[in-house]
Amino acid sequence: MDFASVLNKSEPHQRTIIHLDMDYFYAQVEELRNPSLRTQPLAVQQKNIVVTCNYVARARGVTKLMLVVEAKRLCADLVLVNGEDLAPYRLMSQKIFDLLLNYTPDVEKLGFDENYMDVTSLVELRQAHAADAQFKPPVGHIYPADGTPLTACSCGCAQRLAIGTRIAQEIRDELHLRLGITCCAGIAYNKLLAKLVGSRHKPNQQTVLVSTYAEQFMRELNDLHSVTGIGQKTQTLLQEAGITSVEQLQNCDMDFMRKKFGFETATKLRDLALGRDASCVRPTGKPKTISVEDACKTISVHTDVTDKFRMLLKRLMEQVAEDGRIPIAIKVVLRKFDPQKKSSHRETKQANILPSLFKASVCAGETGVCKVQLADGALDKLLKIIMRLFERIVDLNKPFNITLIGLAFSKFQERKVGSSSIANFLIKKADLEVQSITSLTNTSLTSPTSESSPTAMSGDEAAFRSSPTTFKPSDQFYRRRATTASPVPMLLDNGSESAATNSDFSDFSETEVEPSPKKSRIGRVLVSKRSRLAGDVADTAADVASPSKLRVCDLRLNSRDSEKDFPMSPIAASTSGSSSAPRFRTIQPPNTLVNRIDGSLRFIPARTASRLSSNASSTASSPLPSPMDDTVSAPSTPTLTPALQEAAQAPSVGSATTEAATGDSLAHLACPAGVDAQVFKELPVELQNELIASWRSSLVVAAANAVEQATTSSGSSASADSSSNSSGAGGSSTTTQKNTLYRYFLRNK
DNA sequence: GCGGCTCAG
DNA sequence: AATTCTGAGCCGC
Repeated sequence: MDFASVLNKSEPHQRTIIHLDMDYFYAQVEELRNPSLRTQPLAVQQKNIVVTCNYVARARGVTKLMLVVEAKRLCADLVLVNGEDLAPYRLMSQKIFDLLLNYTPDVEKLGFDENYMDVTSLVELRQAHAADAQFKPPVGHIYPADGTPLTACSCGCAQRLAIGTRIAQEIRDELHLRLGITCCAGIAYNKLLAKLVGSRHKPNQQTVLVSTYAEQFMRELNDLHSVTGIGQKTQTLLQEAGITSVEQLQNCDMDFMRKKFGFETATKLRDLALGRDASCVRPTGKPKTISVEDACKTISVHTDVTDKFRMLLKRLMEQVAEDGRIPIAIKVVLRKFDPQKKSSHRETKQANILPSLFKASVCAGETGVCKVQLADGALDKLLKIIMRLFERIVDLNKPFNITLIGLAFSKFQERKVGSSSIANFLIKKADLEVQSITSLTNTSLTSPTSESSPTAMSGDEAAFRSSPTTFKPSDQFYRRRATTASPVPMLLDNGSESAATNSDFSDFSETEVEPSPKKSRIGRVLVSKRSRLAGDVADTAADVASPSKLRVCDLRLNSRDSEKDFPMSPIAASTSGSSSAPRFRTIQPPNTLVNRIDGSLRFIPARTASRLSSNASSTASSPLPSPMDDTVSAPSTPTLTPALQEAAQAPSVGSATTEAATGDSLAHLACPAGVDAQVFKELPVELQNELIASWRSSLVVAAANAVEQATTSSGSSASADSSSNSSGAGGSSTTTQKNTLYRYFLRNK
């Protein structure tokens, strides 16, 4: 049989993937922080290069990764903002991610400014339940641009993609309304194509791919490097093999390719060229590593190095504090410059560290909010470890040229008390009723002292780590290690031969590791201390074991873990009552996906010719009082209309398609009906999102009822009215009963 | 596991 | 010749 023809079968078009790419992200965030920058040529600078710039600057010839001096020469009035501190960008990235999670748990981050979403199940729900959604035309640009309709492919993907474009538009509108962020979207049946097609029209536009045009679309790419997955090195290798274009790679001699690259790589490369990509959207969880680095002019003095590390460690700890987990490995990263070869390369060394270097402290006034900090005296201990690692890379007796220094934490251990849990918020602000409603058996808050107790712990860490066998399995740290770590490193503990290659404890044996006899004694002390945590651990286990409970802690796992532990289909995971949704970062009502239908359901009664449709404003303005402010990030109701007008972009494809879909669905985003606008405004943005989602699900039923009655009140005072009378508050009793969150924020009357 | 390399933005 | 500051995955040892 013809094996090749099997391989050549092209992918089915069953999935609907959206790729979102924030426009000139760092510069856009800077514009939000300081709106007066929007009209000026703006570049974000790291060291002496421009890492990104806005479109005003691009019009003057400034590009990414251009030297600052050159950019200045091209554009004398270029405004430069230092972007070496990534904190504002990371924060905005997180807000975006959280907002996207309201649509589906299947969101994968790619860097700070891009996300993939698998909206297949959302689409299917709209197909099944939103009768009107099925015949709506797509929004935005279409590839190819010659008027070919999505129905050029007859496999059934056309309707799915059309719905996908409408979801993408809703998402982009909401991003703009709630965060002031503009972005591009690509919609296609796989990740590769969604990403690439989205970049056809920039900025602040979206494009969908007609499925049967995948190969042609790929051929139009400028070079191999623009295929995601083919990097600089691979492009060069292919070039050496005489392959310089996507078309050549599509038609390459596979026997030749397999000889040159091996079977796996060869097929993968050609598949990419053909636009084939079976990879799934893998929900992004907590990071596996947290790192900081600083490029620097050649450092050659020991004290300089120590100072640098001290600064880096401080920055690193800020992020670890936020993260809430405890790292048990640290890595030193250096970039060495070789004057002979006049090139640089990176070297790294890592070592395991003791959990007891960290403590969790409760922030004053913030009940239940825990932050991880360095334990007393741990700073110097860590710095010693770091310097030892450093000296394993650099011989201090010889001259050295270090052009970059970095630190990374990894091997994180989950802590129990989530720092940004919605439950904590509710427990703090609301009454006990909420707790009972949401079935919060929640994690009895661990006293910080019982966990860290710096005084008694000091000096004991080494023993704790060196003799695992003396600990009970109930110890939360060892439970982790037992399953995740090989026992071998433990045994190597004091092994001298391991010093060169194996990190672990040998690195700080002098300061930390006690001689063997002493270990067991200290071990016993620790056992007694830690046994107090046993109840806690049991609680957690019980929580996890009970799938029907609403999990409100940070349960979003590393993507691998979640794949393994919860191999549910997306739709099952999201709709089943037992969702308990470990993949959701925050509470998702059981009918989360359904509630998203409301966007289309509600189009039924409130449809009027929108004044937005003809409005073509291209200048983005921040609709929010201060999108960068952590505490206040929603607009108050009355300010909406101008924001919406700006939210509605001017698509070059028929204005009829943009229409009110964006407008009237968004009019409600400002503040759910019946909720005090002031109160709402004060809520954290995450909670606002929750509330809106919750509120929307009440609208689904309301809208469904409206359909049944088949009576549409004349669309008189369109959106503002429909929100207040939509009975989200009291009218539709069934929904409000079931929706946990929303009703607790309704005004008391 | 660790460290180097490649990929991504 | 990469230039920044990240984060992930693969590969050989």
